[in-house]
Amino acid sequence: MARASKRLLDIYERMASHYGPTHWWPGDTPFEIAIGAILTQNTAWTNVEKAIANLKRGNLMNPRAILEADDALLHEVLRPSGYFRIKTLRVRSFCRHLVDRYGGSMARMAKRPLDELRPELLDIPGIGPETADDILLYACEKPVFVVDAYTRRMLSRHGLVEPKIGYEDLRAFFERQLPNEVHLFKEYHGLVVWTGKDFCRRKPNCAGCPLAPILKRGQPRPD
DNA sequence: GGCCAGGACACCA
DNA sequence: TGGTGTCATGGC
Repeated sequence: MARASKRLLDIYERMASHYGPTHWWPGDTPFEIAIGAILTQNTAWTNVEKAIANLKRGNLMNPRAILEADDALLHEVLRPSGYFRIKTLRVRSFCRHLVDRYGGSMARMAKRPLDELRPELLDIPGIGPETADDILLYACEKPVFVVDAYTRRMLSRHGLVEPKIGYEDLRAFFERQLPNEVHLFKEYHGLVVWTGKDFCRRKPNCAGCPLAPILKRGQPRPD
């Protein structure tokens, strides 16, 4: 087995034995997962939860209801998640596509092959690489590895990749080195998020981090 | 009271 | 192609 592949699986095992199953992503339905993926762009999940609760309370957690709601209502509902004007546009553009192309059905969308669906999602305004891959992996069960800020930080700290590696290169790195399994990709990303939140955010050291024992000697902790 | 969060996009050199 | 500004709320 290649060295990088072994290292990635070692990192996974350490996080998994520390936390157990994460059952990531939080969300009751594929549609809710997709909306959460858009709302969490550059935003703390605690703020996203409030907006999602607002959507449910207002019976707006379905694509047609969102398309029919007026801007003022969506602004109020999405306000807690920040960037509420731009997120109103982005949530709508996703719903517009879902309704026009798949009759509003996430299940129907998920039947499309990955190599056709990914470029299609990336073509929707407001859906970038990470958001598209969140939707593909967690809402559509496609074997895509999700890269985020925590992933880049973690791997560059461990000396596995350059800190400025691009999104697609880092995604390809994971997908090349790991077995192509949806369950593994889901859990790996969930564990990265949990580890990142617990140990990599606003903390001067990594005390208690399940990955601390394998940090390269002399590797700077904060970036 | 300041800093920052699981990004995406427009604009500019 | 790479760097920078913008979008906004809420927790720490």
